[in-house]
Amino acid sequence: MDGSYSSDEIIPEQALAEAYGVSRTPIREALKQLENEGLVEIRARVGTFVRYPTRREVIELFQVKESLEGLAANLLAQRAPTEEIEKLQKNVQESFKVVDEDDGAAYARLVHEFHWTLVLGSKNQKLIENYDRLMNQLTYHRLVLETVSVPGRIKQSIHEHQAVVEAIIAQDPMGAELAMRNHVHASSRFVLYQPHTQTVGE
Amino acid sequence: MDGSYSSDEIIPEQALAEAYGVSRTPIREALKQLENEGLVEIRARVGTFVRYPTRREVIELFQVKESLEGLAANLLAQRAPTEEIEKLQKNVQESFKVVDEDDGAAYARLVHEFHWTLVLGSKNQKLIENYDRLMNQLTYHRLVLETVSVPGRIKQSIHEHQAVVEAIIAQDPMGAELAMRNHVHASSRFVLYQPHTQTVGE
DNA sequence: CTAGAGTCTCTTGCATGCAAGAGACTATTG
DNA sequence: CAATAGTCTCTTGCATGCAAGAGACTCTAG
Repeated sequence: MDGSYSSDEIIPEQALAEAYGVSRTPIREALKQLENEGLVEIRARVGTFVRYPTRREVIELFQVKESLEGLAANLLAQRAPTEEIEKLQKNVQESFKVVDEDDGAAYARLVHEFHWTLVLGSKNQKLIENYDRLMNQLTYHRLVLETVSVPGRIKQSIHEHQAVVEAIIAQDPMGAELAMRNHVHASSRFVLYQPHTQTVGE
Repeated sequence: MDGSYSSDEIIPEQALAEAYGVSRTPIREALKQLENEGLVEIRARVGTFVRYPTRREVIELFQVKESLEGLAANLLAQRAPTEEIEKLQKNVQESFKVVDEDDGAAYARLVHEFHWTLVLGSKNQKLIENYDRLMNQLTYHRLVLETVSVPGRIKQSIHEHQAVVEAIIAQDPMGAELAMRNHVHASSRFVLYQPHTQTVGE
């Protein structure tokens, strides 16, 4: 995930085993798990490779993301008022501030916090697990950093966040869900509009 | 999944290895994967056990199921007309027939076919993978068989299926999604209303 | 120079052996 | 009879060795 390996070079079990001071067995178990999550591809008797999602997969993942985050917003609105919601409010205020200061890194961090606060606030562990796996597959942090550069998108994005928070505070589950889905959908359009090097087309 | 092991007896790696004619290593990899999917629990140096979802987890899983199947219905409606939709239509007609004939087993099979046809028809591989994992965790077939015995539920359920199909045919994604979510929500209430031995309370 | 066959190396897949720890069982003591 | 300490067995965790296969490389022939 930190980019140590590119998709055309193999990840040798032996090297990882030596690096972590263990044998190949636990390394193999870990890689098998990563394969199961779709992050690496193990080709039998050839090697293990980093696997980047295709453009098609990114589209699919965003569709599922939209659905899951919509559910999370819905559930959180049902639980209103809670402390997570206060955190979201502060997050939106802070976001407006750092954008005025043109602090891209701080904004990326706040976006990350917003989405995770919302999902964790759903208090649905199964939803959280599914979301976590999904985000790992999206290698999301990379995409976010690419998107923040689109002019005008950031301010719009924060307003969308704000709309979500307002619906949650109003204890309007369906409104919150639709606002969140609208937001994810909009952000996915910007991510997919950008041509990037990592997510190669099918 | 076939009930060979109950939750209080260990699943010995050695026995499985001998049964399948392989060594413990590939058995361990498989069990590790099942643990990752939440189907078994591996307690270090104690043993591996079948893991049934708690009532709380069943509730959470149904919430996610509702969301994912809603998305599937939405996506399928966007693709209308397709052959999957014809299959759903025939499924509903067939369902009415077997219920009149009081054929519970055939109905359970048709329910299974309906939901999977819908999800597969979404043509979203990531959604399909998430749904598959989810259904494995629910050990769904067992729950379905328990629910068909609730009087009056079956006929109602088929009418809900019909409403979903009609919205899909009308190329109304949001209507299809809401109809599907309504159906899953209703069925979850019946499943959760029933006290069962497997899903122990938390 | 090019094409092809053969070999050789490096990879993962699996078998096996040993160690460590959890839990049950037993024996002993009050 | 009950409680406790000790041992013993059975489990998984991990290290290691070997085999099989994929792919690269080289050498030979045209």
